[in-house]
Amino acid sequence: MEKRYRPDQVEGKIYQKWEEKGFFTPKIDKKKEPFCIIMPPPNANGSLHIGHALFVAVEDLIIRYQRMRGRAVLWLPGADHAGILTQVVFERELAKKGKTRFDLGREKFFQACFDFTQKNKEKMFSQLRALGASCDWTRAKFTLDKEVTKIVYDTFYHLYQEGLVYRDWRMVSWCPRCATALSDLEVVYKEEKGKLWYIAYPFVDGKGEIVVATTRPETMLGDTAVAVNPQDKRYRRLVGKKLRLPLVNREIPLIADEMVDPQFGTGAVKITPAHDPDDFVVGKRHHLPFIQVIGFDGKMTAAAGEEFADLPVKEAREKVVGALKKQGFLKKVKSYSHRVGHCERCKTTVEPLVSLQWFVKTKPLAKKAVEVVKKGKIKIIPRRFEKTYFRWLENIRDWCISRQLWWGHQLPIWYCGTKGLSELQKIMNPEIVKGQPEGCGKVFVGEKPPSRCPVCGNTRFIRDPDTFDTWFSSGQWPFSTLGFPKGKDYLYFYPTAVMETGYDILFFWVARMIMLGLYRTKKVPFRVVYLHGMVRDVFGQPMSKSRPETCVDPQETVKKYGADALRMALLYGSSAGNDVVVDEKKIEAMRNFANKIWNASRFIYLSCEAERWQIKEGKKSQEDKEILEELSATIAQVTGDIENYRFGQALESFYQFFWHEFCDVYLEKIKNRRQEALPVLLKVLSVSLRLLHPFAPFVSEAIYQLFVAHLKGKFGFEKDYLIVSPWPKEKFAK
RNA sequence: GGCCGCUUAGCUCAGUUGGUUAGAGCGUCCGGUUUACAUCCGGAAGGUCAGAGGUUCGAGUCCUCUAGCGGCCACCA
Repeated sequence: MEKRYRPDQVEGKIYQKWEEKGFFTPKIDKKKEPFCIIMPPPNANGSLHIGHALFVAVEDLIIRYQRMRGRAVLWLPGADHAGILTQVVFERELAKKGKTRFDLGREKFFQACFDFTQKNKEKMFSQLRALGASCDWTRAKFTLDKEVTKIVYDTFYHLYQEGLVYRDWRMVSWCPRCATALSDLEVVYKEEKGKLWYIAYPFVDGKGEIVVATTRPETMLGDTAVAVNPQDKRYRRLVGKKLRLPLVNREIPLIADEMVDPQFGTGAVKITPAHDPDDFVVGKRHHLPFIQVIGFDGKMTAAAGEEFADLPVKEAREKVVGALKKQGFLKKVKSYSHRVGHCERCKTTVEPLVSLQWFVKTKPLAKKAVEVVKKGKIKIIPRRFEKTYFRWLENIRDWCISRQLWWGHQLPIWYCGTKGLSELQKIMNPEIVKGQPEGCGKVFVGEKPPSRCPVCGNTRFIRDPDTFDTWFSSGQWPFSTLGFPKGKDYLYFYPTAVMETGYDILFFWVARMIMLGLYRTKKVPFRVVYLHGMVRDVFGQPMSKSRPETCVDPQETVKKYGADALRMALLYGSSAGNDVVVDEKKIEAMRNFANKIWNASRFIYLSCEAERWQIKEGKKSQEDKEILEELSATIAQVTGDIENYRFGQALESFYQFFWHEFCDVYLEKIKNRRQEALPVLLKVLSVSLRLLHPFAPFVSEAIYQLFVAHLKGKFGFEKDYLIVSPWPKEKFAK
């Protein structure tokens, strides 16, 4: 045995052995209890960072523990195509070469993204191996795999048949850079310093004016009314009169609507139904015209008037303000701070725009998702997140699932002729419209269109060019990976045991998995949700692939300190739902711990060698009995902590026992009678290695291999490999 | 505006159902290398557990309030 533990010299070999022996691949065995974790598929838009190492540390710990407990354990790995994110990242790469996706065209772009993600996937999988993840590679999945896609399409079909998805003109958040609609969750709001402009709208009859306040003066070009609160005494008698819209000279009515807060601004609100979510509702309620003055490209449209058409929104704003000022309509300007929405992935300011999109009717799905948690069929750890979960689901709005992206699952929807496409879709996808008949526009859902339209007899169908929100497919991950509805894995492993992921995607992912899982399988997708915290760097910033410069590469760390050290550093002194700070000093400390274990083992090993491995049971001394008592207590402690998801505590207990009680005290005491103490030393060691294995799989297995070669079948070295050895029983020492 | 969390040794953080002198890692100080490990060992200093009040035989742990920090959610123009 070397004087120092050298992780780089053993980790690769051990991992290979484990994999070759098939320890990661469970056999479906009716006599065994199944235990399954579906790995949160990392986004294949880059490589893994230290943040991912945390999920590996936690999930692999649970998995290895359950495997040792004798369950049929499946940890299913995968990767996510990550629709919009990958498209944004890949388009950035293209931009560096001065290209856009349109230069490639849809097919080539998709292929290039596919190649890009496959490359990333392989890199990520090798990183997972380096971290020691004992997942079943024979079952690895990608979100765009054929069999996964089929299930995603089937789910959409069922939702459609039951009226739980619909297509409608709605106001959605639109990212002008990505040129796609977004869901509410994909918009991040940032406080921005802006201004509140007070603009006078004169009455048509020349008798006075009404002043409105707005943060977005450029949208006034699309105003079709001014609204006041019906109770507002200042304006009550004026309701119904006509106003003349400055710059545009359009006559617009003064209407009364409850939505107006008389306390804010002047108590009078300009109504732009096409460009503000509230105004959209008011516009519908009062049957106002919708005038779109901002286009999907983020520039003013022809409807904004010759003077403003084609100007980017910001420039249009300045020009409108300038014109208003010049003509005397601008009454006041106040500085004003408010929240502005940005695209989660590319940070561009989003524009609320009306467009034709597909939505999931979420209320009925959410209701059931709330129920299963309330009834305890799914437990969220830590508990406090249940409240957050309920709040979100109880206020949920319909989910826009269509994206005008090229990278992702194309919608399994066919329209009879070109009539089914929106104008926007036609403009964005001229090649699919060219030479096609108009048809009747009837909608068909399925992987293939019918041969003939039953309504109009047309035989030419156009596939909806849009793709699914990436979360629509990952929301089905727990059953789409297992081969729902008839796959053997599905029948055996579903519902899965634990969903381990970060609290940041509780809504994005966990809630959607519960909704879609319940909808499709009529069962909960998992029984426990364990939420880990964010891994932050020394500056307190969370690790994120969108900021690769601040991310620590786990492989570098593994090379330097060993996978075990990194994993233990992430677990030690951490707890569910709380953030973890990556500290190289802590990794170093855990590297030292691994080395400590190695050297204590080395001491025992050398003692055994001195006896030529002929170890005889002897009489136990007082200190022998004490250390065995302490070992016993440690087994209870570690087991209890793992069962209750207190992994940091479990590791601390073990650390305390092994280093301080076993090494510092016991080992020193028996140095003058080590031959006699060998049976106890070996028992403590074999149990300790098993307790340690879920936390530090490599060093524990490496040591185990050294001993089992000589002591097979004795002192707890029963199995050929530690990874499949039984978890120690608490009563062991008694 | 609503909700949630945090505030424990110089630093980074644990502390399950309330129970004896409050813990770890790192750092600091003193001492120690022939004999598993200097990636080590022995010893020490260092905390009125943010503040105030309350419940209790007993509170870092439960309740109320206050302050600072952080996060999430929300259509106030």
